[in-house]
Amino acid sequence: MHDPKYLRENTGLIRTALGARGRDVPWDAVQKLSEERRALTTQVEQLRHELKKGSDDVARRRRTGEPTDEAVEAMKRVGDRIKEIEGRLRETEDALNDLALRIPNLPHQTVPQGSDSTHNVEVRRWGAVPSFAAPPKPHWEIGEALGILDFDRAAKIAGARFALLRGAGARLERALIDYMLDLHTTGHGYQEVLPPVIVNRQTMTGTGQLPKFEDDLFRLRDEDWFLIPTAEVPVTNLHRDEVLGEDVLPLRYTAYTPCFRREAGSYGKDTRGLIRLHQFNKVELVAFTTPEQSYQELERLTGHAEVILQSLNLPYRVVALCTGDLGFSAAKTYDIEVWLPSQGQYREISSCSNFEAFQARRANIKYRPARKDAKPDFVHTLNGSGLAVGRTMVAILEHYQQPDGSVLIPEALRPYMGGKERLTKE
RNA sequence: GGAGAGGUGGCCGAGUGGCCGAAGGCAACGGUUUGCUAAACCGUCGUAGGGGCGAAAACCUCUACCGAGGGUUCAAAUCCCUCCCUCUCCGCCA
Repeated sequence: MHDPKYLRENTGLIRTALGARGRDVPWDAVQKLSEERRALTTQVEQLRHELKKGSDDVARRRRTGEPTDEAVEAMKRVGDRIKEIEGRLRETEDALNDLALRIPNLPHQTVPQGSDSTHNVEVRRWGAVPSFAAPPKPHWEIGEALGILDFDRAAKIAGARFALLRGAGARLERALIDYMLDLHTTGHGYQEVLPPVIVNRQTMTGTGQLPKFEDDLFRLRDEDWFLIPTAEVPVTNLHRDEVLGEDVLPLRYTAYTPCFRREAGSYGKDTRGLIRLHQFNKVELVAFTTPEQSYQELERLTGHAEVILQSLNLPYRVVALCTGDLGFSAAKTYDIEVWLPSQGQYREISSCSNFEAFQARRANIKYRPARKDAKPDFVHTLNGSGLAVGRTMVAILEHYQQPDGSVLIPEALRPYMGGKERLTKE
């Protein structure tokens, strides 16, 4: 959400800066409602002032024994008038609020211009793309042959886009979660949290999933509750309606959660395998910083996600999303893409974003600057996957596949696999 | 699920219709005192919106906010209703 005052006074500027990303926004209505709101607010406040004074006068008359009937009658009329204008004000505010919550964040100056993902800019590459003697198999073939992946039974239990892990596959998933959490807590200074994966509407609104993207979420039937699409949602909202001391910033959390996505509109994409599921596991990194620190923090946080891939020896590249590919709430995003041998291309395995004050304003998360005369200000929030666990499993299966059908376990994970060095048929 | 208690400023806590944005205390900040620390004393000490008023800050002023939303009343932290949350007891379940 944008600063309401800035939005009112600079509607045109925001509109221009958003370009194509703001084409759904009814800008004229935003402008009109903004101004209407201010006008009605002024009116109501003046009338309330009148009412206050009048009521004090009634009290004074009662004490001195003067007649009050006339003053009471007059204040009755003022009260009626206030109610009427308040009604209009509320309608205006509701309408404006609903629109304002659907305006995307402004891109940072360093975000490359572009209309879609083809204009994203590769920032760096790490690791060598491997070559295989025979064409590398896709992970689902490897996993099913080993007996560690079972999509048929997952479909029976739940439906399409679900997976069942078995034996060493289940263990590997758990090992990855443990490994990532350990690295981020012990190595990178994040505090681990294990949040609820069901959240309320206000929480979903705080991070920007609602009101615009309700169709992408699973919603519970009898309550106004939603399944989280990412740990970003509960973890960022940890500090909703709080004022943090500057001394606790930057605040860094890591969380493992399952994530749930309806994947509406992605029919036909990645229908096989673990790439795109309704339920998947992710280890998330979340940070709260001062406005001055947030871009430095974005680089750090992205680096923390990269370390996981490096330590697993999986080649990847980092891509800066262009203005047209940027998510709704983000001011700047780096995607980390891992090389998938069977597809012969880099695929997203992490997305690291700085939201600046966009989420903080929605969720009312502030900090009190150390400077004594400074007023509380909104923090900047950031988050990134560190990493998507299922997709890491995909990369491992494909990269470490052997001609005999077995899969080597990356050395870093072996302590988490009871010393096991290789996945073999179960 | 049943019965009861409660939600007030950063924290504790008073306040059952007007003089209450809210006593008092703690914490914090500035100062006096002090060899230093502590204590004592004085002062400051919420957030948001509108206006004065501009590029902005500061300042002044008005309005709102005592869990949320409605209602009663000339006037609501205070009375009524609904909802949310916390706590205690009972039941049930993991």
